[in-house]
Amino acid sequence: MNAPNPIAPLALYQEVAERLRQRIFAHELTPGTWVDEQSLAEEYGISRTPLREALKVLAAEGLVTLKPRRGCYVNQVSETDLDEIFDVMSLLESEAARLAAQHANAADLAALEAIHAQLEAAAQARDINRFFEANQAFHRKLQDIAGNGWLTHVVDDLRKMIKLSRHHSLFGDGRLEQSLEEHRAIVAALRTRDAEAAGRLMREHIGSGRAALQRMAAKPVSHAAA
Amino acid sequence: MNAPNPIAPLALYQEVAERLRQRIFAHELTPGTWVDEQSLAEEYGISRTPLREALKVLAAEGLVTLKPRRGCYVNQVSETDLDEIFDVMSLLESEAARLAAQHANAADLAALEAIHAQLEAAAQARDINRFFEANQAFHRKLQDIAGNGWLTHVVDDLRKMIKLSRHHSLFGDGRLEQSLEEHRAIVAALRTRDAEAAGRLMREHIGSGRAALQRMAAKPVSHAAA
DNA sequence: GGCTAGAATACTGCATCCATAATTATGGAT
DNA sequence: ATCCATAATTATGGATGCAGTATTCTAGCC
Repeated sequence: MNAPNPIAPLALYQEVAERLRQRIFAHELTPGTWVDEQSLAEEYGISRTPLREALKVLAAEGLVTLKPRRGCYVNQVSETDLDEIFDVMSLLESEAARLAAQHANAADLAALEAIHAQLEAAAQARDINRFFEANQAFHRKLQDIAGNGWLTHVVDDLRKMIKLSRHHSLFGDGRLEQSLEEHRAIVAALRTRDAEAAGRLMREHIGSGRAALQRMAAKPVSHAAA
Repeated sequence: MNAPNPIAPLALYQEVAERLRQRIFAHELTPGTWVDEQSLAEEYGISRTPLREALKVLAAEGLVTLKPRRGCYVNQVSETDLDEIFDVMSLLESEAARLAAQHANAADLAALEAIHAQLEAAAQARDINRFFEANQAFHRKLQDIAGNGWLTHVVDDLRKMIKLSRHHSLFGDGRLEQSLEEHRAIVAALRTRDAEAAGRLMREHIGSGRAALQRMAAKPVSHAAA
């Protein structure tokens, strides 16, 4: 779906937008900070024009705020924002799980379980980054099986906002194991074609994800060290 | 929420984006057509720079497609797109209705009924445009009562896509009356604080909206005349 | 000594310009 | 007459330049 179109030369402003997104998600550009157009353009070796176009796009996506005549600032995501976003995510993802339970064929389930296996492996190796990636892949595949492209699109947009919040990098305490267990339960529900259970389990999964994030927010900031 | 910030001088590219949106929604720029940057810039009396920035934003919103080195084209929305979008809308709006039923206070209900009164008036006058506006206001107010800003945001985005499809201008046959009746039922459910009923009724309301649009799509194109 | 007013600086926003790629038109060959 | 190759035109994408405004630094005043 998000395969880089081979015949798409891909515009410069998109390239720049993607790089900025990554830097924002990596919190290299931290929320609240000012984005210096000149130095960034210089750093990328481009003029300000495509950079500014990229910033307009990011603003439309909600990642940054463009204050007229005052510059560009990386957005903050408040706890109430997260509450609202997770509520919507819960709704959408659980629906996706329901649909997936109805639509999944053998190949779909196999693919999903393959991803889940990667997830288990990453968890065992305690490789947070790989776990994070595989987790995204799992949910993306589930959306894919559900078959509603616009639902996927909306979920992706919301996920960006969650990635904006710091804390995302860390699944503290026993969150990894809990998450795995929840995924297993979801896959089991898909296997038995129990749409209702799949939806309910996904709702709970998203809910416990929110709870984990909340615990992180409560803690004093001690991220960084492994 | 969308109140034009009085201290926001509002950038030119935003102004342009808004005008283009209106022209797209009014189908003055019809789906599939090429957007000529030069003539548009000339028409607005501006340079291509802010215009191009606006187009980037519209592209991010999904209203147009930017084919690199090939120009900008107004997007088409297929029937399957509409199916998917309406499914998601149904999910979100019904949730909003549920939430609204729980959160609404007397003032909220009064405001909602005031809007509904405008809706009735517009219907009686058979003023399609005013009906359309009031209808939007009704749903927006309901979102407002629900209190989840991000849910509102997502719904707004999706509504743009629906507005992209032609047909929207028309509530054929007895659709106006049917829509009014459905709204009345929803308001009644809010009054009795019956969240489940509100959700169910909204789901049905969105569903019949989709059905009406489908009937339009089936008809040969005879829009335009009043 | 702190505060206010004014000047200098810096950055944003828009316009203009140029290079490159795509499209169209034209001419020749089969 | 049709098809293909090549040239001319046109539009997009990026760079640069310039005006206007916000910010900051400095100097004067209370």
